[in-house]
Amino acid sequence: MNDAEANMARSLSDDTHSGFELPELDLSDEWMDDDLMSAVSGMNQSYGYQTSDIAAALFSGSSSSFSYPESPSTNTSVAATATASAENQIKKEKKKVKERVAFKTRSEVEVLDDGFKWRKYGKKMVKNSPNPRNYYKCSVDGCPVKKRVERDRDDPSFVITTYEGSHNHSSMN
DNA sequence: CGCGTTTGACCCGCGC
DNA sequence: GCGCGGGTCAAACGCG
Repeated sequence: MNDAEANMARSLSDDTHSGFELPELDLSDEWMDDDLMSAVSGMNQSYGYQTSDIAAALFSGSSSSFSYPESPSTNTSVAATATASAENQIKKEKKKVKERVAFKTRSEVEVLDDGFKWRKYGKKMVKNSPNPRNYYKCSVDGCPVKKRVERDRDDPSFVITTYEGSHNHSSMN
């Protein structure tokens, strides 16, 4: 754990936190894709993104799958990393499929504050990557939202944040 | 004193 | 039936 990162994350969150308001959650229980892998890499080169933008894009444009502008280094096979079995199954029905949104962000900090409180509940080492995978969960009561943060294998500067589920509370309240 | 973080163990599903 | 991979829980600790 680096103080620099924590400090940075803190200031970032604090900054973003001020005057930050989440749009109404328009997430539908039905998800268009099963193993949908939306990725926002617009800040790939801009680097001047705002955390709120990510959250906004996530919560309001969740239905709209963000397409990859380009995959310079890696294809970001996040979903594939989950399990080979899942791939084998290849769910075709959009039933109890959880919303899975993957964000590939260029950031030094893994835990980008999107306006919610996250509690880390686990860490796992990925074979495919020398970097550990962190598991976060929303601290809000009754919030089934989980977050998975992992660093890119090829570009450690990139962070892959995978959100799962939708918040039941409008905000942290 | 409350809570978020940490780390190892445990559990589940599936592949062999 | 056992092993592997991934995911989750839980007790302890440190910090605010």
